[in-house]
Formats: sequence, structure tokens, C-alpha cells
Amino acid sequence: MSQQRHGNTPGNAGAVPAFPDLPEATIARLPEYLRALHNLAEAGSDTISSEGLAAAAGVNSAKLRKDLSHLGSYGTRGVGYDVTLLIDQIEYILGLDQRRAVALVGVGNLGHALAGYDGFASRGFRIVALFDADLEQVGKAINGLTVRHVGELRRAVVEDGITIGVISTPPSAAQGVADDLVAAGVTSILNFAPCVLSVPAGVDVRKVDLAIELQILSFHEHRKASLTALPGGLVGEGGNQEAVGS
Amino acid sequence: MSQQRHGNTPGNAGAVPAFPDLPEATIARLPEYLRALHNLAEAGSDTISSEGLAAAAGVNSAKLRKDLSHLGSYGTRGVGYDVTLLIDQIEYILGLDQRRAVALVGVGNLGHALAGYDGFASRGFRIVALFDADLEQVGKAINGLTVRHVGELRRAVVEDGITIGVISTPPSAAQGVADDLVAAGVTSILNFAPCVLSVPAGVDVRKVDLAIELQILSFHEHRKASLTALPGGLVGEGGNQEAVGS
DNA sequence: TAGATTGTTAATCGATTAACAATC
DNA sequence: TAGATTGTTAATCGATTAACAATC
Repeated sequence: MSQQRHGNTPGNAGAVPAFPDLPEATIARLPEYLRALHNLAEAGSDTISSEGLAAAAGVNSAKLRKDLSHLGSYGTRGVGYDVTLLIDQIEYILGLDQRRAVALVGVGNLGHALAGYDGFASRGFRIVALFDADLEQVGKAINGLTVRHVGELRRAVVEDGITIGVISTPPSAAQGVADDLVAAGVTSILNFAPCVLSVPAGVDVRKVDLAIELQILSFHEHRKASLTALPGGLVGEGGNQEAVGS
Repeated sequence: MSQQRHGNTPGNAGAVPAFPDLPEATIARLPEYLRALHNLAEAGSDTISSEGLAAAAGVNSAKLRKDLSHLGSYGTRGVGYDVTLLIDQIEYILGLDQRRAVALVGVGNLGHALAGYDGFASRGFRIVALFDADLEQVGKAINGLTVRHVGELRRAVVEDGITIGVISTPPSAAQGVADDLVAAGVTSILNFAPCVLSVPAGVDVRKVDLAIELQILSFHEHRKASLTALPGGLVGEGGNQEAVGS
């Protein structure tokens, strides 16, 4: 997938940086390392080498060490990384030491499923409010939450301290919802609607377009088919695996 | 997002390439251009400039022209791109001129929603078979399809000419399902389970991890909060927007 | 012809990778 | 001390971008 990003790094001359300036590619991989580390911790590992953690996260060890070096020096030469220490460090950097409140707008087919998705709750987030424009949906209970009308969005965002909004409306409604979320004070948006959102400075948007993922796979299917048709046929040397991120 | 990718480009000396060798970043953006072009066509545009299409797709025009130049020369200097021609060309490259058959494994919360997701059908894909390991789910009808037991996977893949598999099982089951899909002949997998899959050469995997998307946003929330706390406060110069892809 | 816009060049930037010195 | 493994260096690779010559 691809994400848009406009620069906004204020100058920060002198002093210890309050916040490390991590490469975007590194940021996108930290959650994967975190997931792998939680698995290792659960399996009882106290310590893990870069080689081992890299394998568990599906990257090569040089990249992993380079990524972790941006956080500071949390490994021990000749030994490896302390699993618990690294978990704490990555969770701190990702801002997961606080449980973030999320609003979800659009409880149709996909939105309904997202509202009940265990993975959010178990990995640092609380969906605290559901909204829809359809009066048919308003009032329904999903996973213990009552669907409210989008008109109440502003109040809810302020009252519940919501900073992240998830948009799972049809594309035609998405920009309006984004505007409402931003007006209410939300500064991060996860957009499932297949359309481009325009947002003011300081607001981050990530987009997940499920059909695009399949279309990218379709390209590779097409390419592979055209290669097999060629004299010599398909020559493979390893699986191709990509994880969606920026 | 990040995706793993192991090289597998066989040498292709001499002759006109049967298939253009597109940069991975370009491939990931073509579907976005296609979506924008469909919108333009619906709005009645015959022709569009790189500037106009770039705006509709949320990228800058230099990048768009560079991307399209890899496909060949389908624009007219001084005029722009023919919308219909470009749609046909991108759809051909992405292999969307044929409607691809997709199998979905795991009809829990998320899988159920994916099985009914309109966006797949409207953008080149047919979900032709649903599977689950849970006998409680087997036999249920979702969106006109009957859920079958994973044991029948192999036969269905062959009979229905399925080339793409979607995995929406719990992570503990995902590797086994991937193995089954590959054994049955599937060569592309879209994985929603939060785990790394290992697959043989020639099989493409894309991963969508919903919690990771939120965690990346959480990082930016954390960063923004730490900047506001700094003397001078937050200095923004534009919205940050990223689309999930490789 | 004059104006518009593509396709391409070349410079820049950021990410990846292998190799190895530092050090536990 | 010897073996293991990190953190860093430097080379390489791929992607982005601005600028502009080509050309409709």
C-alpha cells in the first residue's frame, strides 16, 4: 500500500531530542517486532538474538538491528536483547503505554466487524464510540456499545478523549466524516473507504483499501502467468511476502 | 505496511519483455490511479492531465508521470491522458481483464464481513468459496455461498480455478491454512491473521494487520503530543497521509 | 505559432544490506 | 581467553522530485 505524508518536522537544534526521529520504514516495522516479542515472551524466552527476532518478524537481522539501533542501545553484545525490556521500550515509543480511545464511524458490513475485532482491544486500543448516519443503525448495540448518530460525534470526541478515528463508511461519505472528526479534535484517522481524504496539517491518515491489496496480488498472478507461458517457464527462488504498511 | 519480498526475476536477455518490469512502488499505486480514473470516467471526463489525475489519486504529478511512463506512452503532450485508454491499459497490466476467483478461509467476525464486502466484487474479484474449520460454521450461507469445511479446500481450488486465497482465521491456524492453499495450487495469499507466513518460492503474500495500522497512528499521536509539550509547541505545515501498501 | 503538457533526465533522498569492529 | 552477537559503517539500491526538452 502507500501512504501520503507531508513533512512537518520542526527544527530541533541542540538538547537531547524529546523524541527520536525514526525513519518511516522503521516505524512501520516496530509493531511487527512487538508482536513477535509478545509471542516470545509467552513462550518463555527471556532473551532473543537479532537473528531469532528477525526470523520471528519475517525480516533480515541486519535490518532489525538497524531499526532497533534507532531506539537506542537495548541489546547486549554476545547475548542478545532482553525480551521484556524491548517490549517496554517499543510500547513506549509507539505510545501504547496508554490505552488510546478510538471512535469508529460507519457500522455497515465492514464497520460492524471492525467494531467487534478482538485484535484492537488486545493490542492497545479501546473502541469507545460507534457512529452512523443511518437512523436504522442508530440505537443498535454492537459489542456492548450503542451506535450513535454522527451528529453527536463532536461531543463524544471531547468527552471521551478520543484521538483516533476509524472511517468505514461508503466513499461518498468519507470526506465529510473526516472533516467532522478533525473539527472535533481527532488528529489520526484510519480510512477504510476507497477514496483520498484531504486533511489539514498535523492530522495523520492511513488508508487500508482491501480491493487494492487483491489488485496488487492480481498483478503478480498476471506476471507469473505470463512468465510460465514463456520458453523456460517459471523460475522461482523463494516466496514473495509483503506486509501492508507504508 | 511493509511486505516481505524475495527476489525471483529470471534473467530475460534480449527480445521485447513479455511483461514490463515495474518498480514495486509503482505497482502499489496503479490501483489507486485506476480508482481515480473510474471516478473521472463516471463524471464524464474523456481526458485528464497528469496534474488532475495526480490530485485525484493523492500523489504529486511528477510521480504519476514517472509511474505511467513505465507502462509505455499513453498520454498526449499538450493534452493529457485518454481516460478510457488508460483504464484499459492499467486493468490489463493488473490482470483485471479476467475476473479472478478467490477463496476465503475463516468466516469469523472479520471473515464474515470480508465475504460480503462489495468492494471485491466491484473491483475485479469473485469470492467463489468460503471455508472454515469450525463445524458450527460449515453449512451456513453467507451472501449466497455455503461455508464448506477446510478439508474440501483442495478440490474447490482445482474445480473453481482459484488462484488467490484470503486468510481470516486466528493466527494459530493461519500457517496451516496457507500450507493447504499452496498445496492446492494457490499462488497468491492475502493474510489478515497477525502472524508471519512462510511460503515456497513463487507464492506471493500480502499482509493486512489492522492493529498495526492503529499502532503506527499511535506512534504519530505520541510524537505529536511530545512536540506540543515542547517549548514552541506544534508546528504543522500540511496533513500527513499515508496509504497502506508496500 | 503559442500554449500546454507529456516523458525523461539527473540530482537527491531514504532504505537496505553486508561486513566488521566493538564488546559482552 | 574464545565465542557470540550487537551497533555502526559504508556501499548499494530503489524511489522521489524538480526541471525541462520534446511535441502535441
